[in-house]
Amino acid sequence: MADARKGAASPTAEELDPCDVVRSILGRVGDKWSAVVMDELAAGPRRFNELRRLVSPITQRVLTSTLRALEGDGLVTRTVHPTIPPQVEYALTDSGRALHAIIKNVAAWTDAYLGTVHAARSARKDSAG
Amino acid sequence: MADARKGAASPTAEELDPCDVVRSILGRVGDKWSAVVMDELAAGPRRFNELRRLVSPITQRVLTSTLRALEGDGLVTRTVHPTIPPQVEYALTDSGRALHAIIKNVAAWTDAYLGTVHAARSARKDSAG
DNA sequence: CTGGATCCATGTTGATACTG
DNA sequence: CAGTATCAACATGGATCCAG
Repeated sequence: MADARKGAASPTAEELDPCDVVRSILGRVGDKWSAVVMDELAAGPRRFNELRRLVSPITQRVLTSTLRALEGDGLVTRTVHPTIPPQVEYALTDSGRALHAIIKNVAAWTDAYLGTVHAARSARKDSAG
Repeated sequence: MADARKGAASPTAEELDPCDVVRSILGRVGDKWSAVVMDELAAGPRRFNELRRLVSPITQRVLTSTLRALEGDGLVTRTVHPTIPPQVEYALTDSGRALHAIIKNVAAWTDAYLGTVHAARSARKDSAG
């Protein structure tokens, strides 16, 4: 990870470099909704509109693209039940669960350093204003 | 973290809700350069242009704002030595080091699931193209 | 119910030039 | 050396309407 900037070395794959993958994963969980979606999914499989209600004021367009991105990285599975009306279930994969555990570590970190962060942000405002 | 959408409850602080802080931290480490900057800083304090060379094709404008953001969250310290020419040293704080450790966990996750991720991405391309 | 398509507001990143 | 200022390009997220 210490050398993410050297770019792609080989043209046969888009991301052979694990560093790039690390960055893309960080970017994924760092986006606005992925983490909370995964957190809801961690409690069990959910259907589309169920998730939509659960993760708040997310729009369906964004929920769709978030889910697609998660699915595209193998973090989430999408199962279509050919019923009327259609029913689609999303669930975390093993890798998704493992990544979710790491996200929980960030939550724990935040819990531990909440005071530090707030102090730093207050100091920032202090010196700025 | 399961209820990040309920918004701010009190007006006296911008982020009393730990969930919001978790999201902001995820957003910070999920941005394009913060993680690699922290990774370089993990090896020891660095000066501005030193970092600039180290983290590759980052522009100084972006390096500056990245560092400012990190400093604003108390993850990094900025020490100015009033010499000629000016010398500024950046270093990880305790919280920064702890967060960096978590980032390393993501790197470990990537190492463990690299095959899964690539398979998922290939399948994605496969069905898309 | 699930989700595609379009249009739009905004934030983030990057290139470049200039300053103490 | 270590930034700041400005402008342009691009990505992200959101609102709304439409369809299987």
